[in-house]
Amino acid sequence: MTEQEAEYAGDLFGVDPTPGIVAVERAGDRGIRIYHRTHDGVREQLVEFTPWLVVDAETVPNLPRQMSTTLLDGDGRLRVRCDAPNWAAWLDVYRWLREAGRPFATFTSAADQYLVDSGRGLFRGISFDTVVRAQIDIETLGLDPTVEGARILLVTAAINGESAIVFRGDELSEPDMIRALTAWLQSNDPDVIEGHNIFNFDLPYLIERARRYHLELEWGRDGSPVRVGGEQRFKAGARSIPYNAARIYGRHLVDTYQQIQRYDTAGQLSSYALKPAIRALGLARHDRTYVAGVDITAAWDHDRERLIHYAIDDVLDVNVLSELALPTEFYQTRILPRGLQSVATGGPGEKINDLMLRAYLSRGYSIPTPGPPRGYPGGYTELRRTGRFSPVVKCDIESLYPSIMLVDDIRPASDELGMFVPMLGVLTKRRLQAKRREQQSTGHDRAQWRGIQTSFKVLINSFYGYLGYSRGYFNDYDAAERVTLRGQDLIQNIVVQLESNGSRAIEVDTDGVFFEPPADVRTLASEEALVARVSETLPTGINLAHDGRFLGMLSLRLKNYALLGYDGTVTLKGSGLRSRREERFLGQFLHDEVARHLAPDQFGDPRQAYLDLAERIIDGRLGVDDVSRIETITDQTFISPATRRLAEAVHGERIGERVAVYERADGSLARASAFDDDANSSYLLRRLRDFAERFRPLYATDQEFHYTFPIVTQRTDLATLRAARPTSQLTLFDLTN
DNA sequence: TACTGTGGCCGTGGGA
DNA sequence: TCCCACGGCCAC
Repeated sequence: MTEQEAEYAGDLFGVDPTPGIVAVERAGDRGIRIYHRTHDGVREQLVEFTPWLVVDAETVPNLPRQMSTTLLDGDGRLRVRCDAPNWAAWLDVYRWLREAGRPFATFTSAADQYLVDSGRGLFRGISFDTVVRAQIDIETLGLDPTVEGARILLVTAAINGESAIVFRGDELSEPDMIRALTAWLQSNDPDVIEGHNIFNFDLPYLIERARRYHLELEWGRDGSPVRVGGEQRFKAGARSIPYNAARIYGRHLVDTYQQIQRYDTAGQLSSYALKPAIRALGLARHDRTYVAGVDITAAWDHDRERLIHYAIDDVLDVNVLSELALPTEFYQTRILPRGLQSVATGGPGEKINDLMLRAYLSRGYSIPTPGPPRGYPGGYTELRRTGRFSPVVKCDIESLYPSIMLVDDIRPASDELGMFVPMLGVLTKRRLQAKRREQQSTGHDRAQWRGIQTSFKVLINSFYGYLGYSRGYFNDYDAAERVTLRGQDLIQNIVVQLESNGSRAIEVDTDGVFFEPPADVRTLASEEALVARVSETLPTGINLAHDGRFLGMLSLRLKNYALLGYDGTVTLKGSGLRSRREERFLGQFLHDEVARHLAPDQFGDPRQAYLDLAERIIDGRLGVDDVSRIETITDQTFISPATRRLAEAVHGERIGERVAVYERADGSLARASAFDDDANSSYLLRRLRDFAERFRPLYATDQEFHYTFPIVTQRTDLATLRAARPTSQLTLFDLTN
């Protein structure tokens, strides 16, 4: 590392590498308590702390409380740092600033303020498996802790997936179970407490049951009870999902129900419930015990040992999900001035804000205010050809936007100190190092380097988006636009070169191109050579890579295509071909039709399969799992007219839940659980035909398409339709019109 | 002050 | 019947 890189690394990671800090909390009005994990347990340290805010010069004379002020360097609008005499004064000023609508910068958490000030961070020098994580799970009578007969049957817990323990409702009274859990937690002294849906179920249930015995969940490192916050939101990709926040002094709460949603960026999982998620990820233990939610009461009465095994399996599965999804957040926490719980629930824009604020304030520099939002162009997309292609190569520009920012030195205009691009550069370099270490190592080391590597990747990928983030202190829409327009130039130039080399470009999207290579390019090596020749023409620091080769491709619409791998696997891409919302029978239909069109000799006749499925609909032979679709409950569900029928079907459901519904013969929607063999066949036939429309680009003429996928209604004579000949005119098959 | 970005396809339902 | 706005989900 050069001297300059070391300097920027200090800005990026904070200047104080003190290892082993596992928690930081406010202590009284002017103090901070730091918990260090050492070889013989956790040690406490108390330090003095002055809460602060940064405001603009005009605001200072009007502040409602006396503060000591410092003028910061530079031209940022927020150039006066105010140090508060105590936390109460800070809170007064903070509330006043919000109320008055004045611009300011601070952190609502004293711990985060301390971490920014000190340059320290959590978990430095320790790895994920060093941290003590407790998994907990409860089995209860019913889901509502307030109703008659509600009670906790079992509490199970484990430490890092081991030493599982059970507190049984037939051996302990309910309050004693709660006391036993608290004692177990205090003696194991975990840094992290984990559960699946712990925020919205286990904690509220436990708190309510405890309240009935005048107990509190005294789980804090200082013995304080779990504090319930208001409704907060966790960020998972583009979605922001509300939950009942809670905090524990000196520890971090992690909900694997949330973490697995953040982990599932590709949207592969159809359910985020514990058992389906574990199964879909291929992580189920073969000897795992299952008890359905509705059977828990019966199992408690008649098969208690089995229920206990099931409950233990549940906490072990919580650990499995945590080991999968949490390391990325854990290793980000080393870098960022905030705690694990906040890293694991917060959005990426705020994390880059953290980095920039810490870098500027540690140098005594002023902070700019966000520029007003405006739209700007994004990636270049073009559907150049539709139809069936073979063979197909995909190439893409590696890390397009980060590379452009590094190569062209594109940074916010307000970044006077020039920190943005060097921080991105250090992260990029460190990520490559970590990737190499990951490849060179095995076991726990490998898992650690993977965690580090992916945590860097998450931050790297956030830098571009930050430029267009409306609440980013250093946002810059002009800079964001320069990045995307440069990307458009680069990819369009690559298409020109590919075509001039005899390739036929099929689809272009932002940083990648699918193309048919020329006839003399048929091996991986020759494809790579072709891509490498194009790559050589690009600016230094911009690399084009071979990113996949396929036996076949169906190009249907922009961002909607299917791929046939050389190993025979079929992949569907795009909202029209794979969506969590589509009915299962339609998903199956799409998949099968794609296979039939990609390899017609292997998979049979599309027309016959279509008519078979239509017949099953007419005969009512599709089950509830086939005809129901998954709808996500959002803020809009109960507001928007476009989701009125859904709102009626799922009245009272929580935001963020996913509910299986189907359309009834009367046109209303109903929950799949209320299925009564009354699915709307006309609707299903129409849906089937709509889905067949996706394949229209594969047919040269309307006649051919209509012959393959004729319109079918409940009154259609399928026998006649099946017997019809392909040479006939379209109108002959439109028997119902 | 606990909201990374744009581009695009498709279904719904209201209104012309 | 067509057009349009909007919401959800997806590709990148």
